[in-house]
Amino acid sequence: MAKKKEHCDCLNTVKPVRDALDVISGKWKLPIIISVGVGNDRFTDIQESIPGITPKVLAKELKDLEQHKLLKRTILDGYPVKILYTLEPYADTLTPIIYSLKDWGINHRKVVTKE
Amino acid sequence: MAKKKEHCDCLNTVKPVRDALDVISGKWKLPIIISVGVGNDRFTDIQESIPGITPKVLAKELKDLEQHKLLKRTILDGYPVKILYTLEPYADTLTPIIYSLKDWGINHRKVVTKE
DNA sequence: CCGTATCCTGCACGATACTG
DNA sequence: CAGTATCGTGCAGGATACGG
Repeated sequence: MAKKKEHCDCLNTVKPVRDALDVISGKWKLPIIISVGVGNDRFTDIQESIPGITPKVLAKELKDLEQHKLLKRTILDGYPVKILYTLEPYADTLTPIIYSLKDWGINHRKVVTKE
Repeated sequence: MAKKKEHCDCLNTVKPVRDALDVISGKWKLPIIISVGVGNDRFTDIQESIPGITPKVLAKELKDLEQHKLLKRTILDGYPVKILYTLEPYADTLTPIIYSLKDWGINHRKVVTKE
């Protein structure tokens, strides 16, 4: 009598994978990480470097990324006050994953387009 | 005069990464892949192994995964006709990525929970 | 057993305007 | 410059019922 397949480690895998995906999925997360990563450290610079993003969405995404410790928000006193956004070193731990996804995605496009 | 940072390879990275993420993100993709992977090969078995999924959603996700060549849908003639869902070998290419995401996700939870 | 057909809901994201 | 405030919308996913 066949036992029902429980794929018992499903939750143990799905939960952390979803945690990871939540950090990088969404329409704007990756463009923002890349933009800040190449040196755009001011709100307006980031916004202008990402065509189509609105300030409301950018502000929300920056808060998300800051909570996830990928991004640091620094207030520079002076006149006028400046806000700096910079990547945390921790953000580098995402790099190998991003590149794996990139490579897989490039290959996948070939797989699905050629019959 | 500071040149505007263009992060010129943004699209070259973002596009394939998004292609990859589209395949595995969403609420049900991963549970389905895992369920089929451990041997649930009938529609109803898959449905019962994933609490909360509705047949409409399952049918749609199975079609998606089939189009992405991760899944094969086999019609077994006989009486009654049976439908078998099995993972394509190609689906294995996702495994290292899934495990990278899992490991990163497990660690990330520690990072964000401890101050 | 393997789905489709309707109808519905929430939320990510958008447009536009405004502020300390 | 670095955001907030309002209002709006599309679409992934859900509830429920039915069909070959």
